[in-house]
Amino acid sequence: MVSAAPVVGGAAAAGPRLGADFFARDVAQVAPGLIGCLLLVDGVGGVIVETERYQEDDPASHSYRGPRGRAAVMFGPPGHLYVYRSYGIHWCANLVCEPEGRGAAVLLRALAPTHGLPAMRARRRDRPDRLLCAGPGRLCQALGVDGALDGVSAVAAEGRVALHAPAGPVDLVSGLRIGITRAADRAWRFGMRGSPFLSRPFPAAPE
DNA sequence: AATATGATAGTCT
DNA sequence: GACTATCATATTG
Repeated sequence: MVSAAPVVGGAAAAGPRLGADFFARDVAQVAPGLIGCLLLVDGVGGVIVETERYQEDDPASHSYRGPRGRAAVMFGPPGHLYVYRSYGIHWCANLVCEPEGRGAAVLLRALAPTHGLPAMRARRRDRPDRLLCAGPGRLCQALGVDGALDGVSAVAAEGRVALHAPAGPVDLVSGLRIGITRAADRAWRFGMRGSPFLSRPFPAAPE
């Protein structure tokens, strides 16, 4: 028995679950396409408001040097998580894209928190709600994402992780990626226009 | 508001 | 030995 879609933060809640076919496409489509989707880990999460695109011919991508070491997961099945440690301290979560054998993924950079706020506040030590998931490291801390989820499917019928399509249209913006030095001129960062939960605002003027 | 710095570990040169 | 898809805190203007 399915009741009417609940309303969260003024926005209608999620559409159907995303499947492997969603992620098997060109990462150029998936990275902006994830904006507005609902991400849940163990029932805790929110609406994706910021992503970045990484691919095999991209010097800034971990997959640039081939399917070796931790980057091997990026060449695995689409719709799985690639979780790695950043700067020795933080976890960062990606969703693997394109057919198996290709090394592409989307970095999850920020969420608008909607589900399980108390759990997120506890993990984030009572920081302001605006900063619960505003950044790749913060997002993983709030959702309890760590190395145990590396290589795990986000599209399997049963599992800890699920994604749902947006309920309505999404107002997209794009800009330069953040925190990298190589291939820094590619406008492969995507966001939901005007969201207060971005890790950093998108410049008003085109770059 | 902008800039500096330390924490800390895996991967690369 | 250097660098990194980061964050929190401290310092300066």
